[in-house]
Amino acid sequence: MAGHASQTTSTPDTGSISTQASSVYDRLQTDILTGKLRPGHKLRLKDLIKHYDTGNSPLREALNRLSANGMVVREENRGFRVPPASADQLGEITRTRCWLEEIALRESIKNGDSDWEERIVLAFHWLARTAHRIDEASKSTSPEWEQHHREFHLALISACNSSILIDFCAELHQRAFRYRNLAEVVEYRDRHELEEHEELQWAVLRRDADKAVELLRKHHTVTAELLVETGHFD
Amino acid sequence: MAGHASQTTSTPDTGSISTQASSVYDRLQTDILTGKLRPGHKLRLKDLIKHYDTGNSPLREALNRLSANGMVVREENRGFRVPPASADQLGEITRTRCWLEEIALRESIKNGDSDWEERIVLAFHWLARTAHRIDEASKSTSPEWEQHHREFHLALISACNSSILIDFCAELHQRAFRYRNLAEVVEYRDRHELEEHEELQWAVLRRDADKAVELLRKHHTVTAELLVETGHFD
DNA sequence: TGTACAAATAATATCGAAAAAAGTAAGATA
DNA sequence: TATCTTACTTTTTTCGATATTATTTGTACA
Repeated sequence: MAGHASQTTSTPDTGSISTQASSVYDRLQTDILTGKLRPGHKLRLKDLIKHYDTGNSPLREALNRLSANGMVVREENRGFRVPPASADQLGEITRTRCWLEEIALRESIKNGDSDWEERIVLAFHWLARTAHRIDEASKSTSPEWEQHHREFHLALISACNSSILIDFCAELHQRAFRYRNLAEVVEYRDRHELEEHEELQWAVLRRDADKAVELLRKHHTVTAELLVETGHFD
Repeated sequence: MAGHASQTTSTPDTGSISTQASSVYDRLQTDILTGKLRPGHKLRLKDLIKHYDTGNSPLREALNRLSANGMVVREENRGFRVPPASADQLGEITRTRCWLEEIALRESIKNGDSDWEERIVLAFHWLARTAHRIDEASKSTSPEWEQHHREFHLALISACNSSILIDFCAELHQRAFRYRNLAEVVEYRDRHELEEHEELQWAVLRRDADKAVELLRKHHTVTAELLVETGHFD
């Protein structure tokens, strides 16, 4: 009698999707990161309300959260839009990412205990498993692969002793992820991503910080260059 | 009815008084950073609406923005509260700050042009000017001094070629600022902050990266240690 | 033809109240 | 006395509507 809202919570025991605002937040974020919502696109409240089937307030709260993270751009009295994209911006993201992850990785290699090593081994295991199941072409667009990829990179730096730094790196990873999707690169040429990650894993477990950092930098910069060459943003 | 000059804005050309949400955002942020709102304090919407004399929606938007930055803690269906504070957390902030500002400073010293140098000289000038006008005791609590202090530190790293990294540093500066206020340290003992900044300025302009980084690290860690010794958070 | 101004239109920001959820306290049962 | 249930209160979240602000369109005038 009380529950006329059926679509939201099918599993009511543990608050899976508790508030509407968070639900819209997640969906909006996904659509922006995957490139479904194109850079520069004007986010009209009316349209979004219809498309995400929600109310004014939750939508607005979601947009405000996203704007604080730079995931959408907010202009006072002028609404919201999807942030623009450019090769320059990708360059800045990549550069910053290399700096921050170098620190986080070196610190992790210095401080990491056996739990940390286990996390890395496991994360790589899942990455490899997923990569083998999925054909090369759709690898980059598979949400499953992307999640394992993300978790592998986070595992590497998870012993750096600064959750703040980890958060920053995660944010940069997200932004880079968006560019990967925007570029819509179909063929990954003769690049063997899994092997790159494997090499990286070994260097880290060997505690060879210099080698690991070198591999990580190359991993990021090569990806960025490939995207700039092949794809066109904005 | 068409008269655009109404009650709110006396200068209607550029939206000076932007939106109510932004106004509340600023005031809330100030009250949290200055310690007027204590760590762990429950932020009840009703009370805030009365205290800040605003409506439901703008307040809620402000809180959502703040929560995305970690400036307030959000728990689903359970409202908002001021983030807790601890010596550990301050340690993490300080550690991370040293890492990030080292990079940003080294890059700035490497790339900085004459404009960058000018920005530093000017920023220090204002810092010194303000410091001399204000008595030592109230220095740390003066909003004016704090602004110049902030701008000086940002000027140092402003040529690092990554606005993202600058934003991260600014966020860390804010968080550290909160701890300075929470500790309520009255006497700054025999510490001469202005001289520390001056030394730092010279090292940077001399392009002595190693020395500059050393001074910066010391600046941050000494401050943090002083706060942990003297003040008690939570 | 171009510019300034004013009304019309569209979009955003805000308000007040209803709905949903969480928290609290009293009463029943063992 | 301890624990569980149930009704009640507080608080958060959401909706529908209104007020405010920006943008576009149309019209008079130079």
